[in-house]
Amino acid sequence: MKQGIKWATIRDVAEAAGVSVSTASKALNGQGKLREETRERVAQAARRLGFAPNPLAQGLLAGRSFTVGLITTDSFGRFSIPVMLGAEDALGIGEMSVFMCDTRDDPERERRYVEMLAARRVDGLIVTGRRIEPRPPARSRPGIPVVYAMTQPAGGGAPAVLPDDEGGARTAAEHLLGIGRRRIAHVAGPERFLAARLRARGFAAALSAAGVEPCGDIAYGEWSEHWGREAAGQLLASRPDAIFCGSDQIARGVADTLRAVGRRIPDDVALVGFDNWSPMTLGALPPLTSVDMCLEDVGRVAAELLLAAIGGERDHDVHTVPSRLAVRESSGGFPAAGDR
Amino acid sequence: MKQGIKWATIRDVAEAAGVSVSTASKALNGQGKLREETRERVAQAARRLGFAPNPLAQGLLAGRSFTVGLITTDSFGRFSIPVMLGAEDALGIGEMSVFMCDTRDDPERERRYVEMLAARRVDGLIVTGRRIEPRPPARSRPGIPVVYAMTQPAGGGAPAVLPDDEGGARTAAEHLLGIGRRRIAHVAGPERFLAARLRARGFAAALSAAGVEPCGDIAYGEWSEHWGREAAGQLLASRPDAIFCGSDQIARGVADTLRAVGRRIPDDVALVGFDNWSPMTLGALPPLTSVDMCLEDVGRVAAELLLAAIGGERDHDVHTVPSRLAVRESSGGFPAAGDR
DNA sequence: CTTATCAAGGAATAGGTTTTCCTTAGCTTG
DNA sequence: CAAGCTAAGGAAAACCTATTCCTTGATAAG
Repeated sequence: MKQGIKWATIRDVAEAAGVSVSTASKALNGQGKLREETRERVAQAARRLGFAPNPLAQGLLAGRSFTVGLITTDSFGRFSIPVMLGAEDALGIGEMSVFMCDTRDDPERERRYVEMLAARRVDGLIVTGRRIEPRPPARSRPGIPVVYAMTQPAGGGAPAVLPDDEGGARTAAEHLLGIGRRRIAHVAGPERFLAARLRARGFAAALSAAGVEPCGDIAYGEWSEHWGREAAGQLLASRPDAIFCGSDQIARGVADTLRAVGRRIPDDVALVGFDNWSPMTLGALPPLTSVDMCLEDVGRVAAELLLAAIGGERDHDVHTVPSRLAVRESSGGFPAAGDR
Repeated sequence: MKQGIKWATIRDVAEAAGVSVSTASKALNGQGKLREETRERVAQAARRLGFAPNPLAQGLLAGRSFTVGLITTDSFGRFSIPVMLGAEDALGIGEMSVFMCDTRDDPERERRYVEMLAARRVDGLIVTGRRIEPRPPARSRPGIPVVYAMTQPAGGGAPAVLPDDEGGARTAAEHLLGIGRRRIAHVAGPERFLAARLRARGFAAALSAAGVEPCGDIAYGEWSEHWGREAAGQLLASRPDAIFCGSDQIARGVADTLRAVGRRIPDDVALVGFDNWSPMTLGALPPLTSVDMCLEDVGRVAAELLLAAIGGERDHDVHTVPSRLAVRESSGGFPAAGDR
């Protein structure tokens, strides 16, 4: 059962370099007082033998494992993935490794994963999900720092990093105002989602700040294309010259209906979506202006917070990562750089 | 720096149970000859102290870590994700943990990841990607088993698990034949992709087996909606009554054009896509019949193969996982179960 | 000349677990 | 009663590294 690969140990290196184990260790880690020539000799031996320190031994000694657990409730879906990539990025290749755990929204699975990760002595946990709503906190062993990304723990007690739904919506609305539209409608997602309400609030705030009345009531519904098609049909009577949608999928549905009744985008109606999900925005006709929540930044910030927490800093705040607007033809912009 | 959580060690358990460390170990692992009463006493002490064996120490001793590395070249995109989930599933929560590594298609990153994973003493590697094309083999330390999923190593030498592009396409074509269509066209992806060529081949084979001529030449292009719209325009002259598309995105483009010129789906033209990517298939108007490559199964099989390889079995074959057809309204089916 | 200082490197220990080998006492068998 | 066996459990080694403390010369200071 014991695997057959024979690794060079530091003992082998020491022997090859004609020094003691402790000297070899010091040479490789830049510690202690050694002659430069000795260091070099050890380094050469290490290189020659392909030596790499055994992280299990290092971890055993250090009392930590230089790993973090990344838990998603979301089956690594559209929202967790960018978060995850950003986090992985910030954690670096050599430094911290990432254990991947997908709870499939099952509390029992989550419990077992958290326990397993604790047993593996992870240095910290990142919990991410699909919804920014407060969720029951992950019950990890006390002492293991946890950071939430794209979600937040009910009752606080741990730092959380959220996208700026409200700010993103405000930016979108300001953009539409900026290109001269005054009859702007908002087709929103389901009202039970905090994200949908925040986006609606940002939208309303921007219009109100400009002294512009929204075109019609805010229409809450679903996140789907189907809802977009339906809502657009209802909206047509009020003759909007711009529609801000709560998601790219909604926006695609809206575009479908507009095209079907002969309204041109963006000339008659400018359109802005939310999520900047490229399969949706780039495939749309015309390509869709959309709010990008910069989820990779969310992940990156979460990872940085986690590293800080592992380093001993205390922080229980909710952090917000600014969104940005990717302007494309559906609101009169040129093709965004980087799109193909 | 040393983390502050104090874990119960087996020494603590032994002390609490009034036995030696070795006895405690044997009791917990069901080894050796011990009185049942002693075993129970140790187990109780362990439970009371919340003892969990330190995997670092276990791994150090066993020379393996009970972890596997999952490498994707694909930023965990649409194709790697399901593969990954299937693999994670097969590896189980308690048994094997998964290190997540995203190379972003950068060979240098891949090299560093593989090295890091080897240093961490992973028991095996799963390499996955976005394209089924043969790729340069991952240069891992000899002795660490590797399984490829959704891709294959040039020159073989390691097992690979691939979706059945050809079979899936055949099934799709047979379905269209089965609902009585005879003028069936195929809008394919880029010819440089092996997957596109295999799908075209499966399509042609099914028609030929039924003695039906394809409607027009196979149109290679891109995977995009844009290409679908364009190709459909060119195709209209030959008046197809069914179109099989190389991807769901292509199919949506095709549907756009068909709708624009007043052809009804599926009454005038039946439509089948490929990938069964729900945001595309379910949002489409009407919902899109599509070939599902069962990528979770690909991942699952890959993980099972890896476990077998870790257990010492040798296997260098290419395995194919059957696809299945999700029938929806675009080819006259009823809404598929499980769709919402 | 003696003592303190310093450079260079070695010995030992800790970290937690599993496994192999050893010890002890009680029992059986002849 | 002696010899051998068994049940039950203990001692120690092994896994590999980093660190703390110690040793050994040599040199500088007094």
